[in-house]
Amino acid sequence: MEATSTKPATGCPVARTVDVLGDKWSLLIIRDAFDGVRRFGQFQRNLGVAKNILSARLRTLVGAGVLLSEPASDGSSYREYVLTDAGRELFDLIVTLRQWGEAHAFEPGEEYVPLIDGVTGEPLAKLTYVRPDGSPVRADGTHLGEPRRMP
Amino acid sequence: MEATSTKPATGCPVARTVDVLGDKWSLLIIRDAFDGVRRFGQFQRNLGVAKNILSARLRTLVGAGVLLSEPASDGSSYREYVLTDAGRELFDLIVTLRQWGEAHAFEPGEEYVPLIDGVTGEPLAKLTYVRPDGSPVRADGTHLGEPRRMP
DNA sequence: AGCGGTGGTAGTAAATTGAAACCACCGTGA
DNA sequence: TCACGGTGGTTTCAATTTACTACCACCGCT
Repeated sequence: MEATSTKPATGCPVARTVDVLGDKWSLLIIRDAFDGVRRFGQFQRNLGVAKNILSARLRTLVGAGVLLSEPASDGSSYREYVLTDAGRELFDLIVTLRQWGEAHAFEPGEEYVPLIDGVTGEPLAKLTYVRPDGSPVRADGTHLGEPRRMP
Repeated sequence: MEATSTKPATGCPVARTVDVLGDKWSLLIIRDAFDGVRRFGQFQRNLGVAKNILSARLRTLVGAGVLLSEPASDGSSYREYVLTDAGRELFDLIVTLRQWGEAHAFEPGEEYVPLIDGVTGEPLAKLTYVRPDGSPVRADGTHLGEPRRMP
């Protein structure tokens, strides 16, 4: 998909992430993976995406370390795609997309599919981001810093 | 961009969000907007995107209620694009993209641009999502529910 | 051996993107 | 006042990507 030299190598973590999964299908694949989808055909029917595109996306996601292509699971010698540790850390991203959509992409009275919180049994409440000490973070309390080296 | 009838109207909030801003440029535009970018040319130079594409994306984002096209701000009778309330609520999304990128899209020792937490003066720590009562949420503690109506 | 389901690839048409040219308007300075 | 550079676009056209439709190989079953 790209040669090894064609990257300006952005330095902005947002851009890096967007480069890997900043497209419609990749995000929906991740969503489905969290919902338990593992098999090629399952993704394909579920998303209605062309098979070659799905094939390409899965390969990209595997290459990016988000998915892992495992040889089996239910006996049949077929392949299946499961989230890696890095992939499972995208849960926050999917939840964020979901919560914004719930708040801003529906009309009142419209039907939607909620995510149920296993603890309460109710649709997941509006979540907030907090620091390790429990204090919430607000947009206007942050700003870009000087470039640093990754530890 | 689309006729009013071409929508299967997904019901999945993730898909709804992805439909609006599930593409590279839209996400980077939002990121820049949070960094204080307001003007067309500023976005254009900053992102290196073609002007017609930028124009189209800005129009889509304005149409989706994420950005607002205001007539002025610094005196000059030029236009500028600012985040709406709905747009400002995408802060969590940008932060999530950023944090995943920081954790998984850099080699050790590589340079990156951190987001500074105004409270601590240090790079923003790894954030966690918590319920209104302060308890954290985990991926395997949730599952899809039956369709419901928006209140 | 035949048959249906799964997991793809190949070929081609349609849509999207990207680069460059063009253009109107604003503000400044001579 | 009127030329000139900067801003904020639109238009045009080529190149890339996506989507759709075959097609194919393999597996498991009868």
